[in-house]
Amino acid sequence: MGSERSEPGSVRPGGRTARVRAAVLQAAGDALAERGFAHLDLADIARRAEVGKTTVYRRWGTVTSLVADLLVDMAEQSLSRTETGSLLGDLKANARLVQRTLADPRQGALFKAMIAAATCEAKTAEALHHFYDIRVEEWAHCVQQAIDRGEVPEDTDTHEVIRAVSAPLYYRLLTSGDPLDEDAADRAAEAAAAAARAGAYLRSK
Amino acid sequence: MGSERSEPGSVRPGGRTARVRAAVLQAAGDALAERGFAHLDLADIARRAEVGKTTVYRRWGTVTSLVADLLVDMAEQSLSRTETGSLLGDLKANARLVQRTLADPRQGALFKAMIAAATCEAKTAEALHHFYDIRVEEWAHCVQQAIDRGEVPEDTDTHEVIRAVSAPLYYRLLTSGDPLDEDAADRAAEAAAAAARAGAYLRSK
DNA sequence: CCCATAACGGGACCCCAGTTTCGTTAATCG
DNA sequence: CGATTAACGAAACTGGGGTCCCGTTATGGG
Repeated sequence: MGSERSEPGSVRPGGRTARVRAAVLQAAGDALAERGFAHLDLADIARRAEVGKTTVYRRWGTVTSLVADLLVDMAEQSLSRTETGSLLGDLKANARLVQRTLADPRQGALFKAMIAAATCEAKTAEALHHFYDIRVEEWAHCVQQAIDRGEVPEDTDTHEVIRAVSAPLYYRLLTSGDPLDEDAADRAAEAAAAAARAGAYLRSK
Repeated sequence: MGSERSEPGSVRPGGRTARVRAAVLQAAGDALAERGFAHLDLADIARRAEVGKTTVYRRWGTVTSLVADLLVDMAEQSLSRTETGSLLGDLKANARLVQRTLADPRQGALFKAMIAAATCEAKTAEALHHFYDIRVEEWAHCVQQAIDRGEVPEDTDTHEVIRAVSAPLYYRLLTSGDPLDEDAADRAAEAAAAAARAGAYLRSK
């Protein structure tokens, strides 16, 4: 009495428990990608993962919190970052990476579904924000290098430049039916670079 | 036999039927805004609209197709467009309009929910795309005027410039917890204007 | 003004997502 | 290696979201 009930998997996270988590997250990603966020039930995920339905309900409970866990998992696996020596080159590399990810049928659907899930619950939204914070943070360095090289003004908000590259690609993914091609990626990078050089992303208003 | 079953409301769209549609769409907007897209059932909407549950299921059937209809309804009501005489001024006006809409608790939640719904079904996605096509088309004129004034290069893709203004605002709404303030709107407008002047949105690749 | 019928609405029904129960398996510690 | 118990999983159960049936209302045409 009075003792806090800890989350399942926190006391014995090894062996079987870890295997179950991996299988369920894998199945959740598959289901999310091919069926979409709306018509998705945990029973189906349990079936795919060859795991007891009870287990899924006990450990995650709702679709949104399962997606939140999936996001935590994805945030942990970092992607490599290329360096080309110029701001435009680096931003293009970033834009191409984002574009390829979103254009891929499975990954694209997965990201759409995760964004949808994040609009439905605060916890999931937080996980999504954290995911993007990490990605943005990683790439912000290349903007800092551009500042050091004198390519862009001194107190440019480095994070904001990186976000400016992704924004049009996500906007197109969500609000238009047009395909996400390499031209779109290059245009996003060029626009962000041009705006950054012109001082549109200065920290001081 | 062989006769097509027509959608309810298409043969007798007047009087009661129109009243029911209006009440249901109103209720759907309210429910979407305050409860979110995920935990939303048509029975609850019927209750709010003081309409028979059967009616809602017969005419719309699923949450996503109800959202699609809501989008058609919203696309019909056009918003006024200001003209300031300069590209930056017009883009700022547009950015502020989008920012105020998304920052408003009810409207913001509604837009999030509609985007989420659009990721779940093709029909709804189409309705959403159409909605934005109309909005973008309306504001594209002010970019054309900027071209005529010689502010931006000749074959600038006018629609793309307008989308570039909205993109960062939507991106922030969905992927970050930061508030959508006027600074964000101004920055979006300035970035788009700077990139447009620099020729980042030329039609010819 | 009146008729044919499109569309609405109440209520019974049913299926399955989500819960509860309890027995089984295997992770961790000594 | 053996005891303890966290975590899993099969099966029975339940409640509410979604469907069906059929009577009622009121629209639009003649």
